[in-house]
Amino acid sequence: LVDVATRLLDEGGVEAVTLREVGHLAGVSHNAPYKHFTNKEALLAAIAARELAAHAEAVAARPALRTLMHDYIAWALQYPARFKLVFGKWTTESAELGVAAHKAQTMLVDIVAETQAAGDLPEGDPVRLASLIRALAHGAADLAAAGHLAADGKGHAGPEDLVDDLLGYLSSRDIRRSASGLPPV
Amino acid sequence: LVDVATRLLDEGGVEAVTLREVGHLAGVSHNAPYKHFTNKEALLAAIAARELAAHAEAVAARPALRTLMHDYIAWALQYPARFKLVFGKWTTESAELGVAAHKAQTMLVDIVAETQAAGDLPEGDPVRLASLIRALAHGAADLAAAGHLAADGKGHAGPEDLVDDLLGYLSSRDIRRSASGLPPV
DNA sequence: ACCTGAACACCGTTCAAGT
DNA sequence: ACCTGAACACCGTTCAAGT
Repeated sequence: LVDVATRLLDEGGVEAVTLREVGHLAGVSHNAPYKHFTNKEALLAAIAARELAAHAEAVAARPALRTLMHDYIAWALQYPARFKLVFGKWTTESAELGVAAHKAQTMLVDIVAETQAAGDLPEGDPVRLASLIRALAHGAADLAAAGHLAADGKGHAGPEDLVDDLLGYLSSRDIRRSASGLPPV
Repeated sequence: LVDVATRLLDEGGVEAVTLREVGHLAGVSHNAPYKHFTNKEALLAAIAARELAAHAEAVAARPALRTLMHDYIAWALQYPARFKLVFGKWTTESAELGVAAHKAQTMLVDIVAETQAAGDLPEGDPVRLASLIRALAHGAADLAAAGHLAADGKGHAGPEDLVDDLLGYLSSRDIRRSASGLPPV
């Protein structure tokens, strides 16, 4: 089943999920999964689809933008293998994955637009601003998961801090006025 | 040699670089590499170390911050497998990799500090600001390489655009004054 | 010192059968 | 419809030898 594959993924990364071990832990033979999934990649895609659906559900709850990004980072650090699977390159062109990703992205844009309307983000194309925020959260989470963040030790800035820094810069009243074409106060 | 392994890496990703094929293309047996590298991972680490050294050299040339980030993204998109290798999780604790990464990071901080001094970035801890900019460039490049950027089609913002957006926000005169504690003009 | 061939344990995948 | 066992081609790695 997908459950045991997810467990193997969390425990030992993507290279630990082998069809033989999946079958063994599920109590079937090593090639029984082929009757349910055409491929090993199809099984991994099923994990990614389920995870992405949960992610879309979290976005649909319309949390605050900062909360959403923090939750995203916490999830990436707790389940780095799932994170890499969901937001890495998809080798299987699953329509299920595509629509789930599109839905999550659309709802994120809505949240960004609402935050703009509340005056906490500069004006401008919400799609583009959502991409900027998402790219930062993704990069900070990926670098942190790989251990490449703040190796200096002095800055000791975690990925959540970087998200807060960005949102802080973007929410300053001056930059909002500047971006809107109005003169700064 | 490392050259043929790099070629295999670029052509078919990390899963295409097999010691048997490396040996064959190098004209030796499939386990001759074990006399030069303890592991397959050690061979991959050698590729990463060479690539990271080139990266550090590019930073040492002290290009403009925007130029450096654009070059970084262009490199990530042209050689995505190298990018994943260098900035992914290191399974081999190579001291060579560690010092090269530390050097590159330190020099990036210097460039950021110079850009701050020139008045094109807000004041504050340059280490932290460098992390922010690097995280965004990394996330934008990684999402773009995976095909997860601007799937909407409307925003059509490439990773370079996101870097420009961030630097643009950060270089606005208002936010600089705001961050420095001075009143906006 | 450097290389080779055989061998081992492990994969994903396929296929001929079984119920 | 779903599962099994054997088999194939491919790995990384080890080892006893060779020069």
